[in-house]
Amino acid sequence: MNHQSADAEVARPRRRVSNVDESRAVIISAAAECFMRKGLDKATIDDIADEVGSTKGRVYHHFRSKNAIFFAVYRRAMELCFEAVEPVFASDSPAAQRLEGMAHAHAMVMMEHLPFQRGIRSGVEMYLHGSTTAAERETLTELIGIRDEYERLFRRVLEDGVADATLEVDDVPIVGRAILGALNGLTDWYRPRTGESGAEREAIARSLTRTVLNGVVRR
Amino acid sequence: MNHQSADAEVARPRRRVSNVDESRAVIISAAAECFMRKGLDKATIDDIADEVGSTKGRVYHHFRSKNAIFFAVYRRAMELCFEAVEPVFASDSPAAQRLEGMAHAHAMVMMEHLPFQRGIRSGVEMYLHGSTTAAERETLTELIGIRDEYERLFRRVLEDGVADATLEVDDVPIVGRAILGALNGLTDWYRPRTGESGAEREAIARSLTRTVLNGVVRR
DNA sequence: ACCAACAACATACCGAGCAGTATCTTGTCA
DNA sequence: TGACAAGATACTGCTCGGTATGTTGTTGGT
Repeated sequence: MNHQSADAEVARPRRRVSNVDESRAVIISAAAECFMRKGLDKATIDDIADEVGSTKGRVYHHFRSKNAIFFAVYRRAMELCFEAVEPVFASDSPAAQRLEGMAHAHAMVMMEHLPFQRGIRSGVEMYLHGSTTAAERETLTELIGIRDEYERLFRRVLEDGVADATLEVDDVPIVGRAILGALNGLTDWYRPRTGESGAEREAIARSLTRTVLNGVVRR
Repeated sequence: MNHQSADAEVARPRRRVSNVDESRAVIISAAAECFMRKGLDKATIDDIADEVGSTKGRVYHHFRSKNAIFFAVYRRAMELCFEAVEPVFASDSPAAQRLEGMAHAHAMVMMEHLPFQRGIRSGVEMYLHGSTTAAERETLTELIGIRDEYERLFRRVLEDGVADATLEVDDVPIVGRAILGALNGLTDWYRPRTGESGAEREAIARSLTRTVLNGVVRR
C-alpha cells in the first residue's frame, strides 16, 4: 500500500525534522540564558540541562561539546543582528539617516535579546585565548568573519556618509568601533525592568543613537 | 643597644615592608597579564606563578584566594583610571573642555594598561553571577562602589556642561554610559603594535574623543 | 498487527584539571 | 641563634566536561 509516491526513495521526510530543530533551539536559548547569568565558563552543561528541565543526555545528543553550544549561540546572536540592521543598511536613504536607523535597530536588538548578545562578548575572548581544537578554531574563524562582516556594514555606511556629505568622519574604522562600543555597552548595564519596558527601550535606544550621531557638544 | 628610639616598641619597622608590597605588585601585574591572555576563569594560579617565575606557594603566601588576586587587580585598575582622569575633572575649564580631556585620558589609560582594564570587565560579570563568599561579596560591593564613583565623574561633568551651556545632553546617565562604552570598547579591539605606538595611541584617543564629543553628523 | 531499527532522551560513571592546603626549606632580621 | 617571613614542594578533594550505556517512544516496512 502506501504508494503516495511511486518510488520516491529520494528526499524521504526522515521524521519530523522541525521537532529536532526546535529541541536544538530550546537548548540554545537556555544556554544563552545560562551564559548570561553565570558567565560562559561558570555555566555548566548541567545548568543548561536544568534550564530546559532535562538532563545532560539530551544536550549531548544535540551538541558535540560545550563549545559547540556556544558557537550556536554566537551564530544566532549574529543572525538577530543582521536581521534587524541589514534591511536598514540596504535602504536608499542618505547615509546619515541609514546610520541612525542602524544604530537604533542595533540598540534594540541588544536589549531585546540580551542573553544572546552578552554571550558573543565572551566569544572574542575565547578566540584570543586559544585552547580550542583545530576543528573548533575553524568554526570560530568563520564566526569571527561574520562579526567582521557585520562591523563592515557600519563602516560602509560611514564611508557612504563621507561620499554623500551627510557625515563627517576622520577615521572610519575607529569611529565605527566607537559607535558599536557605545551601543554594545548596553550589554554591560542594561537590565530589563519588570513590567512594560517596550517604550522605555525605545527611549534608551533614541538617547544612545542621538549621542553617537550628534555628540554632546552644544553647537 | 638599638636605642634609636628609647623604648619605641610601638610602630616598629617590621622588616622591609616595601619589599612585601613590591612582591605583591609583581604578582598583581602578572595576574593582570594572565587574566588578559587566558581570561579570568581559564587563567590558573600556576599560570600566574609561572609568569613571575615562581610557584603557587609564593602566590598563596600573599593572597588568600584567586578572587583576592582579582580584587587587587580590579582595585589597581580603578586607581590608574582615577589618577589619570580626576585631575582633569578637577580643573577649572569649561565642562566641554574637561570632558574632552577626561575622555582622552581615559582612552590612554585603557591602552597603556590594557591588562588591568580588561580584567575589570570580567569583574562586573562575577558580581552578577554571585558564587562568592560573604566576605568576598562585601569587597566586591566596595569595588563596584569605586567604579560607580568613577562613572559619576563623567556624569557630573555632563551636568556641569548643561549648566554652563557648553554641552547638550538629554539623558545624563545614558549618555555617560554611551561615552564610557565607546571608550571601554578599546579593551575589545585595541592591541599594542610592536614598535613605537605612543603617537599612534594619541591618534586613536583623539579620534575616539572627537567622535564622542562631536558625533558624526555633518553640520 | 507486529517488529526491527533508530532517534531522543535518561543514568551512571570517569578522569583531568585546578583551587586550596599542609608541610618543608632557607634567608634574614633582632 | 632562634624566630619568623618568604617561598618551594607535595598533596588533596571536588567540580565538571565528556563518555558509555541503558530505556522508551515512534516509524516504516511487511
